[in-house]
Amino acid sequence: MAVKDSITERHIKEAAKKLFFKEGRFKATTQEIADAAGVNRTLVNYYFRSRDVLFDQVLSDAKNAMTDRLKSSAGEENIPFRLRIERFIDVMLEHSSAYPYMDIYLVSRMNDDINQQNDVLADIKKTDDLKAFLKLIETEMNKGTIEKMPPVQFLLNLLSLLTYPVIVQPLFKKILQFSDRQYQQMLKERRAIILKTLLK
Amino acid sequence: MAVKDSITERHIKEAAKKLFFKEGRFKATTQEIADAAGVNRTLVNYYFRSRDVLFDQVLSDAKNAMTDRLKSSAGEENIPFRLRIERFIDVMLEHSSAYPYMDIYLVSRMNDDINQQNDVLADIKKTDDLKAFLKLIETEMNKGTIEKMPPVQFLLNLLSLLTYPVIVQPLFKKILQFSDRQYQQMLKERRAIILKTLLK
DNA sequence: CCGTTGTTTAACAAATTTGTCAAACATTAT
DNA sequence: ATAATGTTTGACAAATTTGTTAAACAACGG
Repeated sequence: MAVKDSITERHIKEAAKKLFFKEGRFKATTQEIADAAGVNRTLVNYYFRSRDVLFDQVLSDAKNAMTDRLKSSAGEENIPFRLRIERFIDVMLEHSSAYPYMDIYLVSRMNDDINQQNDVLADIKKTDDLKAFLKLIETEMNKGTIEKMPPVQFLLNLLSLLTYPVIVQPLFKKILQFSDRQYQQMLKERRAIILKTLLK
Repeated sequence: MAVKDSITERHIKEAAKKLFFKEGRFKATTQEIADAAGVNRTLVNYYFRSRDVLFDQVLSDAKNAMTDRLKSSAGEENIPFRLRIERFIDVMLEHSSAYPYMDIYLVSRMNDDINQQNDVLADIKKTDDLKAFLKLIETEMNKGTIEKMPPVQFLLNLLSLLTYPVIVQPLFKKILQFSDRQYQQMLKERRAIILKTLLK
């Protein structure tokens, strides 16, 4: 039956992604993943042979999602810069509400593998889209639309403002004594805040 | 000899902190910690009785460092807002270069302990200093020095811009094809960038 | 020198997590 | 109905990580 992956195989992988990317449970065991998928643990071995194979597939998916996201910074040539940023923000916000811990998962994997023997990100690269985006940012700076700085700094500003508050949600909910609802509301309001902060 | 903790005890705890906070190796085993400390593994049990006790002490230290850092947002009443922010940024930058992964470690611990039975942050609270800082931010907004928004948003902006680029360093070094030196240089330049971004 | 105390070590035991295998089960085609 | 194929399960084995213990070692005061 060639490569037709079964339902349970997908269930297992989805469960792993949920635990890793959505719940930030980086130490989840195969047992916990199997439980989350509602299947017998040995099926993980049946479908993936080993824990590491599963984890590497999850990692691969994360890398693809990451490059896709960065690609989404591209778009039709002729739309205004502000609109373009808005769309990028929307893509990012949607993503980080679905998979808030994906970035950190990647970082965590890179850190775990001491001495970079495995080269977790071997096949990730600075896509042309990203380069184009940086170029575009530079153009806007020259136009005076946004503050002048190295384009990479603008990109990092953007990603920081988008991602960090989602990552530290459990921590800052406590520190600020916010309820779930309050924090979610606050995150929603950030779309406008980020625009105001970066594109005054 | 009461509570005079021995040198090796400190070595072990420092090694754990180094692995967790500095290297982001959240899955480090007691063996790896002992190795990093240059001591026999069973000494972890001798001094801390169990792995979890050590980890909880490390956690406790992280919580204290966190509240201390937030306290450092306070300061003499009569210095200009900009200077105050500058000092806060310097404190944060220094901290995050020493312990870049501390925030995430806290978040990670909170996520690991499913259903919040342990209440990892039981003893952390919104300090008066933090409240005062938020109030100060609001005052500045009314003065027109900074963009109007909920003060918490300004705080999150600040912390995001400071912390995220450090956290994702291994990831973005790859994506942007930066060398160590280049990335470090870029981080250094962020002090001015952040000020420019938040306090136009 | 001896005894006391605290530290370190290796060998072992226990616990946890992962992997294997054969048998049971289900589905479909013949 | 039965053979063939793929799926699921439980029992077991292996591997990894953590915890315990007794003995060796070191330092110090009497």
